[in-house]
Amino acid sequence: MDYKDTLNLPETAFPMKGNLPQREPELLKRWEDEGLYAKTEAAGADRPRYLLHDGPPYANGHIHIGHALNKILKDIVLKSKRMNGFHAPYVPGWDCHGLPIELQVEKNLGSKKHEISKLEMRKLCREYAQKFVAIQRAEFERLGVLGEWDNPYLTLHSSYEGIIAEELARFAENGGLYKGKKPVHWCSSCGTALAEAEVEYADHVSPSVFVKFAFKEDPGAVIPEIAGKKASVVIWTTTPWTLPANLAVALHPELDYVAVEVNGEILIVAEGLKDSFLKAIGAEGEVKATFKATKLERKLLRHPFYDRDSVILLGEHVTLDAGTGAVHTAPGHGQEDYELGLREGLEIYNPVDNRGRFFENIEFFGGQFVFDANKNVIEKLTEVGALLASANISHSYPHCWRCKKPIIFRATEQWFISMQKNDLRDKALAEINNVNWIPKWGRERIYGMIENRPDWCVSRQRSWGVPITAFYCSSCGEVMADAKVMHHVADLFKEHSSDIWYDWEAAKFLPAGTTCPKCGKSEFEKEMDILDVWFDSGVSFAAVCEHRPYLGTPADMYLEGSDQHRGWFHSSLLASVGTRGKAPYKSVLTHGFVVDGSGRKMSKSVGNVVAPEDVVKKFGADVLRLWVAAQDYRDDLRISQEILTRLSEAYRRIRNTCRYILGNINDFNPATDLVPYVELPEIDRWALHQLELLKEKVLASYDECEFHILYHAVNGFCTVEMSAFYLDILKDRVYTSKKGSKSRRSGQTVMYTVLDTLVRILAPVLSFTAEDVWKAMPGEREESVHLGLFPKLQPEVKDEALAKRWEKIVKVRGDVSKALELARAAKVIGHSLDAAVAIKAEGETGELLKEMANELAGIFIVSKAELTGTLGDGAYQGEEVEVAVTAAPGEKCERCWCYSEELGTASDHPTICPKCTEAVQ
RNA sequence: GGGCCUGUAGCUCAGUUGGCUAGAGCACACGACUGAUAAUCGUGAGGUCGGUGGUUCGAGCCCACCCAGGCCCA
Repeated sequence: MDYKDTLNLPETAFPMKGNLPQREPELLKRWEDEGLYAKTEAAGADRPRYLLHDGPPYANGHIHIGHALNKILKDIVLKSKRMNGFHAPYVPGWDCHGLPIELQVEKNLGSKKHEISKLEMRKLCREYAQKFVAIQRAEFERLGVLGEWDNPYLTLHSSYEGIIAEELARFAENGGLYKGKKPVHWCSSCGTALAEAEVEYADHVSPSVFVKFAFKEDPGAVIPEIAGKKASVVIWTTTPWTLPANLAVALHPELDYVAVEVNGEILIVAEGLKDSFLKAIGAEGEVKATFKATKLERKLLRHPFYDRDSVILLGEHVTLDAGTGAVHTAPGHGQEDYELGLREGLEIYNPVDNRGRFFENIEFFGGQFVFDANKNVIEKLTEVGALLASANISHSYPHCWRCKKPIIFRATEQWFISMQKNDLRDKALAEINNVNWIPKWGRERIYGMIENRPDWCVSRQRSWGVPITAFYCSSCGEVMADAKVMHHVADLFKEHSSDIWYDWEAAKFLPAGTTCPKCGKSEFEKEMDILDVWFDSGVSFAAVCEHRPYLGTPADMYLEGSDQHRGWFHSSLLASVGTRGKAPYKSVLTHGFVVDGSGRKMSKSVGNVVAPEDVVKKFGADVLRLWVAAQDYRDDLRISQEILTRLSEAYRRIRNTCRYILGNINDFNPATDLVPYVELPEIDRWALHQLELLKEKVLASYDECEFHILYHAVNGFCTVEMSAFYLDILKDRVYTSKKGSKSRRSGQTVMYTVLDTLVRILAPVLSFTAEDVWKAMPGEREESVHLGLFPKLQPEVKDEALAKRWEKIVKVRGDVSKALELARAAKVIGHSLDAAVAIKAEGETGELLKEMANELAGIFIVSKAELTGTLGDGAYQGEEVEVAVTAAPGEKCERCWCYSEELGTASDHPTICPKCTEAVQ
């Protein structure tokens, strides 16, 4: 007789292989058909809200692995909050304006770009952005991210654009918005400002000059060694044409400077550059004094050819890389010069027009093109005796990407949001301290940035964005940024989109009878600058959280990559504090960047880019999600074939544990078959104790957003506690006992409980697989695991005394395993059931084993286990006990495969043991 | 060059306020089973805790410097 059919072997339709790349899209389709997200929203109606506000990715190109990481992390947070009893809506968004899209559209247009109007250009940009919104939306959804995908927020929506303009109006209203000057990359040939992305660097030959700036008054008071002598500070520059705009000379506050006597006059340069300087001017000199630059702070020099002063200032940006350690400073022509100028209150002076020519009123050089003026400046320097040396040098220099001509740095009129006005900086810093930064160092990072940043330049000279809704008087040029008018324009944008700015006449935006406050005329022109896109996304708290009635501010969490300390976290903070006086978020979680297997950043040229699409195709989204959960996201996250292979193996282990349990509980009905806790055997209670520990750990790690802890905990639980111990031991009981017997139902009760817990705690991570397991489980339950809740903690199920006893038993089992392995190597046994073990144990361990004597064979999965006082030679000395292994006596029961000396107690079943006989009768 | 951060077995991670021979899972090797079977079980090997100095009775943990890497600036 074949007794196999009398056993309760596992049976399930749940496949061993996930086949995720095919299975997942089926689930997605079902979720969509059933309206799963809407159901989670409905389920949350009466629950407290947890709002994670989505930072908008840029609507350009396909998603990359960093996007996938970010969205999956958000999804894990949101799903865990929902299962924790919160209403957690998720409105995804996209950042749709800005230069990269505009440039791409221009590129696609080719030569036609000059033929189309701004309005047409904007239409193309709009279409371009919407195309990629659709693409990215599909790619995000494929990852299993649940949200309001059919109603996302887009910064190009009319309502959103209107709110952008409205928020700008608020800044105009409170005085935070002002117009000022700032140097930008400027192409004189194209007559336009260039963004960083439009600048190319190439070699260029420039004249380099060493120029003397004589002291206005004898510096002998602070450097007595040179009292009474003619003295100068020497600067070096490769842009002589910027000398007419010179207002200062910068020295490094911590460097040593020397006064060198050359041909009877004193020249001051940095000590570290003295030798190279003397060589460059072909002279010899004698050091008369050495001193710190601080001695000269605020001393006045004379401009070499204009009748004005140039002040000595201290700046950390001064280096010893080249030159003299004294830096010619023209705040209108350089970034560092500008910042120093701002700090020190210098004028942001720019004497150059749109075409790169000096204004007519500039003495000596009026009307000259700056690059042509170089030689005239040098001539002038020679004439006044200020030139020490000049030479041509070739160096890397910025060029216009369009016309390929060298560009200049030139201060132009720009719109700013003041960090000073309304105490924006101080308030923002104070608000930073009210936010929970995860990890903690996020606070230091953003604090340092806000503390030091200059005013926020919000204007851009481009087409694809929301206009700065200001006007200029056509007669006198007076700028008019009137809050009332701006609010009115914002309302018009909400209705008609900001395109109308490019369509309508200025008068149509202005109340009848508007006159210039300065000259009284009534003709106006529109400002044609647009807003920085960081302003667009920065006001999302208003355009999304405040705007949608089911959301609100402040958000509970913003969750983005660590680069957003300077990006979205930053702009959102300033926009919200500047108009609402408070931070838009309660907590900010940042994650690192995805790097390759050896910790290098991904780049196309290196060829180490991992695309989410490829991972999903090869392994499935759940494996990618498991990767997100397994990595400690506070650091950079590594990804490689090996890592993914490891992960998919871990996935298989978790999946198989679920499948095995499903197979064993296919005849189990929790409504009728659950065995009460107090009636469970000890090992079953041990399993529930372990499960309780797992729950504690996992629920805590969800609360702390430390998902990698959870991954390791679940993985370890499936492997160590379940597969290798409890489930292995349980096999005999569930396979060989009578189907409806209490001992079998006990085991099933535990397995069912374990699986019910596992599937819930895994659902936020393995969203697809958990759903499949959920559907395959017996019992009444919600239609989707994503509508279920986390299991409640049940501290009453914990039994520390029991756990302690079993900790010892596990150790003893380890000794037995080792002994069995030796016997196996010696060919005494094959399967552990071939063995009989004799154990000698002392003290407490001995007492414990004695109490459990009847269960030991089952626990060790051997046919016979006995306790003994003496063991012969060759016994294995373990850490806890001594073990002797022999071939089990008797014969192998055909049914349970245990060896028994009592085979065939029933005449109709001659080949099976008494226990099995009872089970089959 | 500056700000913030990271560096523990091949991989992913633990390692409480400094205190046993630095742990786990996976991978690997060997073995067993063939009633979880493209599974499962057992055993084993594998680490100068990035490096160098220092503080200490004692350092993976604290300090300094260096190296490698990441993000953001310049």
